[in-house]
Amino acid sequence: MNIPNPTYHRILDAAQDLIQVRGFNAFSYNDLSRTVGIKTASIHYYFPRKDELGEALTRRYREQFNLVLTEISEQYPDAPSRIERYMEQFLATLGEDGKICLCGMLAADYETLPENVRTEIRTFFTENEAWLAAVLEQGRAEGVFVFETKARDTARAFLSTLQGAMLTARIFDDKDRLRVAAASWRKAVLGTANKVGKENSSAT
Amino acid sequence: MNIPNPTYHRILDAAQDLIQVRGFNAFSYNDLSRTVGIKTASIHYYFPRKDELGEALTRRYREQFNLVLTEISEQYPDAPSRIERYMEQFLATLGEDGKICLCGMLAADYETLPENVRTEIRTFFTENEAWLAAVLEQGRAEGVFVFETKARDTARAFLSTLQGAMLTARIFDDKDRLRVAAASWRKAVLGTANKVGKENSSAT
DNA sequence: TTTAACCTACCTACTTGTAAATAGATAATG
DNA sequence: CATTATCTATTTACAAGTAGGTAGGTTAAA
Repeated sequence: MNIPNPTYHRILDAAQDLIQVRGFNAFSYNDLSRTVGIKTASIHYYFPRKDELGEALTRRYREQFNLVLTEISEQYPDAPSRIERYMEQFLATLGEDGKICLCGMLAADYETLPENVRTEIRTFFTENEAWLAAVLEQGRAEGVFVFETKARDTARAFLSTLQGAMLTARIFDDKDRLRVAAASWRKAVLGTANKVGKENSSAT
Repeated sequence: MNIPNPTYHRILDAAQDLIQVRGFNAFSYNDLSRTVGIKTASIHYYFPRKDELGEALTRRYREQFNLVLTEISEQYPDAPSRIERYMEQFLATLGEDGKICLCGMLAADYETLPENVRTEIRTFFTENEAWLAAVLEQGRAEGVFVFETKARDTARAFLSTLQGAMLTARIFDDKDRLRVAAASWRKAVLGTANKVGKENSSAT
């Protein structure tokens, strides 16, 4: 199997969709079989065991997410825009029906997952927190953000807010809950210097 | 079956433990059977279908949580202490090995759940948000909290932060992540008027 | 003619759920 | 008081479906 094999990625795509909606323990090779259009045995050909699928998927997600982070850093020089775009990335996920962040979902399933998948999930959070902390620190240096705690801790709190808000936004079928949580956070945690900009509230 | 039947509640207790750790789709009547010490058929005697178990459990959790909220309101008159105690309630849950908030977990499983359970979960969040909003508003009126957004939105954002922080605190096996996320809010959202007190940071 | 990609057929274990039987306690009746 | 009936909690036995996974075969292209 050469790695850019289309089927390989179609399986991962299908698995990602299912997990982001239903979680790791509520989808089966049978589900994949139907959406991808090949038999379950063929899926085992690519991913012999379910946890190998989980590992490959989480790694791909993490790597793709890092690409997005790099892209944001390249396209948006100022810290507030970077935070704004970061939030919108999650908002876009929420836009796809009933989906939340893959790693947010897997964080909930964490105790049932094999160690190789767990490691990937932790890495996802660590990397995201590091990127966010850097942006927050940048904003503080530029005088545009004001917060007292360590940038690392503020970054963690912000990511937690987004992950939690995705959950509640979904159960209330109200994307504004994510937007508003992020806005609430900016106004408060990122303090006085509120130059975040045009307040795109296409509210409910 | 008279309702305060001990077995009835032992089943709910076991189910709650399992769900808070593993989620709704990763536990079975067989698991319950082993921990409660009766056969699966006997569990069906109390809860004919799994979603009836889910509904009864979520309702009980919600009602017990409301009792705690009332108790906090009775024992702590000032808003900052109430917020503090509220946070500590989640911290206590996290203290029980690998557990997160039942309704936080079920929010992740939401798309796979029957409507009767979904309704209970939404009610849990609505009730908690209302209680928090009232406390925040109280604090603002007393001049001890400072925040710009609507109390309702701030309450939602805060609860999202706690739920999200429980997830990350668990995967990193670091309860301080929850403490610190909450502290981040206090310092900022609860703004300038930072009289919350002794800063219990038994940090990592 | 080897090999990548896929299939059929199958296995074992586990899932939720039902039906019928049973043991023990409680109550009713002669 | 002895017996009969009733009720509650539980069991055994089983059904029907699904889970993850394996063995071995087919096909088409390099």
